[in-house]
Parts: sequence; C-alpha cells; structure tokens
Amino acid sequence: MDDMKMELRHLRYFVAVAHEGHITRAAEKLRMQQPPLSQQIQALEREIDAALFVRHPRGVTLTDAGRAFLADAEAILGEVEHAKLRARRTARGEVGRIAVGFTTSAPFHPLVARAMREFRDTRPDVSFVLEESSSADMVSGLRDGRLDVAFIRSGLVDPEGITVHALLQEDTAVAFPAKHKLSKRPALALKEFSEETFILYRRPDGRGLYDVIIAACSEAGFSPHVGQEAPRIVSTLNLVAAGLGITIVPASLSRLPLEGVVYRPLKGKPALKVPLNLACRRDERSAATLAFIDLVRHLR
Amino acid sequence: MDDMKMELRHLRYFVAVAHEGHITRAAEKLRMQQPPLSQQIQALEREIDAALFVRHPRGVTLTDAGRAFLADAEAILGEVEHAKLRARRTARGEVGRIAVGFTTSAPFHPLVARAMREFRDTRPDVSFVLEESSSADMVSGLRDGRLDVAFIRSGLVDPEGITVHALLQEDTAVAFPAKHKLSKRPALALKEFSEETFILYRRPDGRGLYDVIIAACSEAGFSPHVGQEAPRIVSTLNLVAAGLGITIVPASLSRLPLEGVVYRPLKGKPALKVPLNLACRRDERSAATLAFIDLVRHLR
DNA sequence: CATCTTCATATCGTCCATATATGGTCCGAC
DNA sequence: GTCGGACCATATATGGACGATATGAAGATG
Repeated sequence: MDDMKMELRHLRYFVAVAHEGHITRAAEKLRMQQPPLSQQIQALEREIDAALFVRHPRGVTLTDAGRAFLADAEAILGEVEHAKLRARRTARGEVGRIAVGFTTSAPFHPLVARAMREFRDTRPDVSFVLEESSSADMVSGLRDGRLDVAFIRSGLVDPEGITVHALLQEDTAVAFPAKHKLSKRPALALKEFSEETFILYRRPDGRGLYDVIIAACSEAGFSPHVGQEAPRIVSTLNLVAAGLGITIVPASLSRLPLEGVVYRPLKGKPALKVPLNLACRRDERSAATLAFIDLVRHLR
Repeated sequence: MDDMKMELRHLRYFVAVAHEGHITRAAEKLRMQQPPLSQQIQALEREIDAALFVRHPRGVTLTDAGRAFLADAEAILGEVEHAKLRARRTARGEVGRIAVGFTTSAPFHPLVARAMREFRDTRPDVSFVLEESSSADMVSGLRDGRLDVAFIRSGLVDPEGITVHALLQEDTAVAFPAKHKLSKRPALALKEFSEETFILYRRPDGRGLYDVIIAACSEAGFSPHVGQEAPRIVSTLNLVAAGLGITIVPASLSRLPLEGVVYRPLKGKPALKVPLNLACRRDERSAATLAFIDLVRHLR
C-alpha cells in the first residue's frame, strides 16, 4: 500500500519554487530557510518517483513531469480552498438544498410563495426540492430525511420527533357552480348551505378539511348532505364545476380559476377557518433549513 | 492572509471518520489512537470554521457542511493520486507531447512515417505537434523550445547546442516533364543532363539541395544551366510539369504523383545522394523526446 | 583564479502530532 | 434508580519530523 506521506505543504512549496524558479527566493517568499525547502522538494520527488526540477547553477527549471505536476498541484490547492469555502457556506446555510413538502392547497397561499421567493433572494445558492403528498406521507418523509419541512393543513398534534408550527388560520371560501342561484351574492354564511349537496375532500389517511367542515356545519345547526368524496382537492372542484354540488376550500384557492366554478368568501358565524402549519424535525441541524423555518415563522 | 494549516492528513482522517461514522473505529483503521484523531478532526473544523460532524453518544454523523466537504475531500485525494501518477508517467516519457519539425520533403520518406507510427503504438499518450519550415527556422525553433526534434536535409555541421544525427543518405530521382525525350528510360545518369535546364530548389537561407546538386554536376564534368529557382520543392515540381526544365529530388518524393511529371532514379557516377538527418537539442531532458530520438536512430 | 550565487548536506533545536491516561456523557440493563 | 459500557473530549508526556543554522560543493562571473 502507498505510504501517503504527501501533504499539501509539499504542493505549496512546489508551486512556490516552480513560480520563482529559485529555491532560495521561494524560501524567502515562504518565510522559511532554503535548506528545509530543498529537502521538502526532494521528499516530494522521492514520493512521486520522478524529478520535478532540473537544478542549474542559477536556479531551477521544471522538467516535463514538473510542468504536468504544476498544473495539477495548482488545481488541487484551488480545490482545497474551494472545498473549505463551500463547507463553511453550507454550515452557514448559504448553500444547500431544502426539500419542501406541500399539501395540495398550500402552494396557493401567498405566504408560501413569498417565503420561498424571499429565501431564494437572500440565499440564491440554496435550492428547493418540492414534493406534494399527503400529511401522513410528509411526516414519514420528514422522519426519514426525504423532506426537511412540510406545509400542512392538519392539526397541531406533534408526532414524535416532529414539531408543527402554527402559521395562520385561513378564511375559507365556498365554491359552487357558476349558474347556482346564490352566485350573485358577494359573501355567504355557512348555514345558507344547509340544503346543498357537499362535495368533500378526503385523503386516504382521513386527515384534511373533512372533519373541520363537518364540525362547523353541525355547529351551524345542520348536518351536511355529502354527495360525493374525492381524494384530491382539484377533483372536488371539477365535480363542483360539473354541477354536482358545492364545496368549501381555503380562501387562497380562489386564485385557482376553474371554468364554471365561482368562489365566494364564507362569512358569519360559525367562523370556518382552516390552519396552515409548518412541520419540521424537532432536532433539525441544517442551517439552511433552520433559516427557512425562521423566515416562514417571522413572515407569518 | 490565510494560515493554510490544512494538510492532506486532515482530509484522509476526515474521510475515514465520515465513512466509519465512528472516531474510535476510524482510528483503528488508520492505525492510530482515538484522541489524536479527535484532535485532528477538531483542528480541521476550526480551520474550516464549521462543524463537520454531529457527536452522538454512539458515533458521529455528518452535518450538511460535512457532507459537502466529504465529496470535495474525496475528489481532492483522488486528484492527488492522479497528479502523482501523471507526473511519474510524464517523467517516464509515457505521456507528453513532442513537437516535430520537417523540411518539405521529409514526410515522404518511409522512415519518418514509420518512426511516428511505431512510437505512437508503444506510447499512445504522447501526442505529436507537427510543423513544416526551413532548416534555419527549425534550428531556432529547437533552441527556443518551439520544436523538440526536426527532420532536416542539410549537413551535419552542428549549430551550438544542437545535435544533428545522420540517419541515412537517400538516393535521388530526376523529375522531368512527361513528354520529355528521356522519359522512356528506366534510369539515368547525371551527365546525361548536361544540356538540360535545371529548376532548382533554394530556400531563402540558402541551404538545401542546391549546393549538393551543383557540386555533383561539376564533378560530372559540366556546369548546370539553371533556368529558375523556387523556394519550395513543390513549386519546382510544378515548374517541371509546365515543361520549364528538370529537377532532382530525394527518391522518396517519387511517391508524390504530379500530373505531367515523371520520376526516374538517378544512377551511375557520381552518386548524387541527399542526407536525411535528425536535429535535436544537445541537452534534451524530455524522456518522451529522448525515446523518440532513440527510436528514430535505431530504425535507421 | 577568486568570488559570488545557488543548491545540497549535516547537525541541532523545537514544535506538533501522536500515545497514554483520565474525565465526561449518554444510553441501556438490571 | 444505579451501574456499567460505549464513545468522544481533555490533559499530559513523548518522539519524530520540520525547520533553522552552519557548512560544503559546483558552476557562473569578472
């Protein structure tokens, strides 16, 4: 096996001598004496097993091997500095990647877009990896490292090792077919829909808006007539567009224009609001991720 | 300015610890004790000014910065080995480049082509740089390093610092217009051309075949009638094709088919031969170049 | 030929990496 | 809870290597 005695010191010395063409002068620049420099160069040549310099009575010149090695040595020294800087910047959270998970409706909220935009502005070398999936999926994603943070709609019951930061309670809107009789009204209260058919969004894992809506309706004094359930929020809206019923979505989803669907703010009592939360690992270490979490919470 | 205390040792230690996930176990693999390894890792972290590992009660894991640095560190260690090997191979003449100069007529001689082919076969990583110019140009090219070796036709008077190796004396051929009255004869003697007009090749620097031909003619008992001089051998042949006279060229140039030109061997006394020589630096150091010179001389 | 320049060799000192010994902390077992 | 084991950090000692000083050798310069 190779002894691996070579050190960066040898490369630095070699480069200095190669540039000066003089061992003595290079020694001055290196703030050392000439004999040890000679010795280190010799040691390097022994390790490489090739002469790097031709010794002249006036200075030294590179051999072919020396010229080849000089190019490599300078590149290596540059890479070392580069690596040092990159590691430092990574530690400071200036470079890296953050894997962000979303529930379907999260990306439409301005807070989310604004957070990502502002973060990218201040730390352009941090890249985002985006993923959309269910809340349960995202929790396991956080645990096994597939995700670093996740925007979720479900409650604050912190799963083991996960912290859920409450960001805000968002107003909701009613989505109903454009030709619906109530479509002229600027805002509506929940109880006005006691006779309507509800299209509800329900994830396979059962979390999401479902429970919140049912609870609010019962508080409003009626039990909603559920016509259909769909596993994706966009599916529910398509069903609404088809005239099969109405649904309730986070207000920010009003920004999603859909042919034949009209959104109207939901007002009055009981207030039906849905949370937007940010989930992350309790023991998060990544400076970039921590900075992102911090930004989102302060933007709230 | 940076203190530059980092050494390859730190990188090797770091990589070992990163792979093992244990300082103690890595120390075993490195055939050293655990405390010094801990210290060196700490020193590295101080220099980078970032934590590379998270210390757990059971081993250590990489931080983001550590992961980034690991990739770089491994690349750097690889490059170091690569540089070492490349320098060594360059010293052995297995890689590199040789700048070869030619007089116009040299590339046509089989020795030249054969030498380059055989050399490339045994040392495929040595590349050739080719250049055609005058003898004087090539001598200066050798001196200032633009060329490493040169195939020349001129004599053996070694210019200062240059060694000229005699390779061979090549037979000559007469080139004359196809419709010339002597074109049916298989071989010809010099004295048969005493009444002909000679097109002679003369370089600006005055070297080349010129003197050799004049001398041979005078030995054959006549003074040639020189109709025209041209600076390039191909020009003389074009003038021959145009019927302006005859010329004498190295026999290997017979391989250069030219419309309207017929080559015939020049035989009899006085024997008119032209040399093919190889010029190189007397103090040549490059292993690749020395090997090429050696090959050419032994191929002779 | 004397001198200067420059690189190589010799010898010595000193600092730093390593070894040994010990302490601290976390975890799991009982 | 307490104990013991595993692992990393700290403290101190030591040895070897890097570097400094002194000298030698070889070629250039005048």
